[in-house]
Amino acid sequence: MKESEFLGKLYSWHDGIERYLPWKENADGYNVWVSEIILQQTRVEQGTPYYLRFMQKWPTVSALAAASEDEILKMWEGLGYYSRARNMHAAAKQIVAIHNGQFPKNYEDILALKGIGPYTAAAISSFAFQGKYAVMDGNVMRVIARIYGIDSPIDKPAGRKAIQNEIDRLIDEKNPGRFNQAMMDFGALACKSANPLCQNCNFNEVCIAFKANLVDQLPVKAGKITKKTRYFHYLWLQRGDEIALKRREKGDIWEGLYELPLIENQNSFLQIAEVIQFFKTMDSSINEQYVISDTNKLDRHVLTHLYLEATIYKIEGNFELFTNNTPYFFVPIENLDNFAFPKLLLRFLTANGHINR
DNA sequence: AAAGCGGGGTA
DNA sequence: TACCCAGCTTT
Repeated sequence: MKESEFLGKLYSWHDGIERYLPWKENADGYNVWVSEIILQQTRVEQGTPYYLRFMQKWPTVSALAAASEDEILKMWEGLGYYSRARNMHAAAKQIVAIHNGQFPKNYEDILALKGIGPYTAAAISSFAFQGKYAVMDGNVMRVIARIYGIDSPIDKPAGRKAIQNEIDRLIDEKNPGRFNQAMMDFGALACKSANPLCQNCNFNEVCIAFKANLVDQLPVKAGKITKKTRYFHYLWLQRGDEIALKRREKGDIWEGLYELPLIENQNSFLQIAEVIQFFKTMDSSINEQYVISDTNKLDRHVLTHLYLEATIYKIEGNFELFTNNTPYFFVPIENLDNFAFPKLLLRFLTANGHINR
């Protein structure tokens, strides 16, 4: 299929659809950047409210760079893949330091920013600066794999290269932004992963997958994820109207978010002896006057590569042992809303009235 | 090249 | 359940 034929079919479809995307109203570098980071592995419907709140709070790169990481993570709370927020913060500082606070226009400069890979660099370059770079996201890979019958796995370099070769040939050099937007809209709204709209599709006479009845078998993915189960036992340590918190460290899920004191083991249930042992690591003089007064088993939480089974154990007492030389600190329950929590804990806190939301 | 990293929607 | 979503970074 010639480029002109492809573009004709694509645009004649795209001209008929309307999709309101707030970041298109004023598609400058900062605008598009924030939206693209938020939308990485995230549906437009899920990310849009976050985008609006982000732009409201931090309208410029400089404002974002001046924010604290805690503030940014709080704004990101519930959206997942929190490294995106940390990397965006780092990139904002890069832009202030290297580019004088002005979002870079050059593709290589954009690609050099933290958290920006080939997709995001192409998206920002084309949408904000008319750069001639074709985007390759999940939508585009699906569209091209089907129309051109590419069965090389798209989660491997060879498959990616095959897709890239096609879109590099097809891209509309007169309007790369329009081309990229139309490709993604087409994948999201017509050439969908499940139940694609093949009957009325402009491409159905040339689409190899459709003609060979292979639409539901393309694209091919090789990778398979095996999920393990982890068991989290959270201690609701209450001292008067305060509870203990800690910040999650680097090297595990939810880096930079806050949580309750945590005991992790291989069991669904926690023995009292394990709690006592945990306390003794904080202060060997601790006696055994503290008892679990209540337990609350949470719903199984699902992440990309693991299942999480969590239980909250409520323990009240005068926990002075946690005041010195530990990662834990006490905060008034009424101030919990100031901290960013994983969704797992956010649900618990909200359901029990500790956070008003 | 493969693994790690969230959470929600859908069939 | 399993798969997918405007992917990137680290190992």
